Amino acid sequence: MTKTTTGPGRPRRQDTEAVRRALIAAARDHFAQGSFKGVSVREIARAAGVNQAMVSYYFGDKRGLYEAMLEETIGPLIRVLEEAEARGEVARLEDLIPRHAAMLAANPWLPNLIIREVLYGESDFRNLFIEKFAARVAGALRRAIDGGRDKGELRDDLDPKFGTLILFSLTIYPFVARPIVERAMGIPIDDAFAGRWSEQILQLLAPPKPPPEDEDP
Amino acid sequence: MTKTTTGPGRPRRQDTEAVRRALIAAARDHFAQGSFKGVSVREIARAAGVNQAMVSYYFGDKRGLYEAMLEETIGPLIRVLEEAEARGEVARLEDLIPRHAAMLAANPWLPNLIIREVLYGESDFRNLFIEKFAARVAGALRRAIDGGRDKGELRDDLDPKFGTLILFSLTIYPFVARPIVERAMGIPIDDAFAGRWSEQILQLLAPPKPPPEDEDP
DNA sequence: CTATTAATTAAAAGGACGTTTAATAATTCC
DNA sequence: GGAATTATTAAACGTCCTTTTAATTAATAG
Repeated sequence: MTKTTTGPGRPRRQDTEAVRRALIAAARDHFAQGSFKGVSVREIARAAGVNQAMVSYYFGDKRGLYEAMLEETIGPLIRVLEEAEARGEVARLEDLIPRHAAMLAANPWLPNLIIREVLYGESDFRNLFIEKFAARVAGALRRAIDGGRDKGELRDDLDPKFGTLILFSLTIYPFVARPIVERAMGIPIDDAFAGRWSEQILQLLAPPKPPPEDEDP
Repeated sequence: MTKTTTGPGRPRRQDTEAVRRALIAAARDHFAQGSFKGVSVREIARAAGVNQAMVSYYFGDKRGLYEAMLEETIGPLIRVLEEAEARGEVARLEDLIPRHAAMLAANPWLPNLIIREVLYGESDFRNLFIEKFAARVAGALRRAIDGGRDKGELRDDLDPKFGTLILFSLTIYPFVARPIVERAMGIPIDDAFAGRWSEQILQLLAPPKPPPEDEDP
C-alpha cells in the first residue's frame, strides 16, 4: 500500500532540481516586487509550493537564495549580451539599443532587480553587481558610441561620456518607472513600446539631417 | 537641587517641535537609504536622539512617520516648483531643466525616495504620490515641450509624449543611479554636474543648427 | 535485504521589531 | 500652590520572521 497523505519524509521520485528552480523563480518574482526585508521566506516558499525549510536546505539562508537568484537570472542575460558583442552583433548603436530595450521589456523583473540592487544593495554584493552588470553594459554602450562617432553616424556635439549616460538613462529608466510612465504620462509599456522607443533614441543621437530643400527630389 | 541624571519624566524646557523635526530628518535620511521594512523605528529614533516611543507619540505609528516625512520633505519642493510655474519662471525648457536638475542634485535623498515610492509604494499611498508628484512634474515638462515646439525652439522630429519621457528619464535617472554613474562610468555627480548635464540635454533637443558656413562671420 | 543517505515536514527556538504601558517629572492652569 | 496636563523614559508585550531541529520516509549502496 502506498501512502497518499502528505507528511514528513522523502517524496516519491521528486526532482530536486525542480524544487530549486521553483524557489529561484518565486524569489525572482517576489524580490522584484518588494524589498529584501519586505519579502518573507514564508511567502516565497508558499509561492514555490515547498516547505520554508527548503530555503535553508538548498541555499543556506535567505541571502543565499537572493544571491543565487540574482546570479541565475541576471547572469545568463549578461552572458547572452557578451556573446552577441563578441560576435560583433551589437557593435552599432542601431543593433545594441533595440536589443537592450527588448531585453528589458521581455523581463519585467529585470529593471526592478537592477535598481533595487543599486539603491539598497549591501556593500560587498552591490560592488560585485555594479562591476559585473552595470560596468559591462556601460562599456558596451561606450564602445558603440565611440564606433558610431568614428563613422560619422552620430551627432558630433555629443560628449562620449555623457552620451553613454544618456543612453543608459533612456534605455533603463522607462522600464524602471513603468507605473509613472503608464499612469502619469499615458504611455503604455507594451510589446510595441521597445521598438518605437529605440527608434526615438537613435533619431535623437543621429547627426542633423541637411536642411530640407524646397523641392522634392 | 536639580536632577542631572536622565530618567523618565518631562525634560526641562525642551522644544517639542525640535523632537518632531529631528525624527522627520532622521526618517528622511534613513528611508532614503533603506526600504520601509528595512529601516527600524529603533534606528531612526536613535539617530534622532530621542526615545523610540516618541514615534508613536508624535506620529501614531511608523507609517505615520513615513507619510509625514514624505509630505514635509517633498511637499515643499513641489510647492516651490508650482509657484515658479505660476509666475511663468519655468515655461521654457532652458529654465525648467536646470531647475529640476539643481533640485535633485541639492537634495540627495529626493531621487531615492521618489524611486522607492514608485517601486514599492503601497497601493493607496503610491497612487497619491504619483498623482501629486510625478503627474505634476510630467505636466510641467509636457507644457514646456509644447511651448518650445510652437516657438520652433525644439527639433521637430520629436514626438511630444516621447519627448516628455525623454526629459523625465534624463533629469531623474542619473541622480537615482548615482553609484553606477560615478563608479561604472566615472562621472562624478557633484555641484558642477547638474549644470553641464542640463546643457547637454538641451543641446540634444535643440533644432539642428544650420550646417556651418566655411567662413567665419 | 539491510543500513545508510537524502529530501521533506511540522513544530519550535530564538531574535527583532512595532507598539503599548506604567512611572515620572516639568509645565501649565486655576 | 496644588491639580491637571504634557513630554519623556525604560521596560514589557505580542507578533512575525528566519533558522534549526527532530521525526519521517523514499531512494540508494553494499
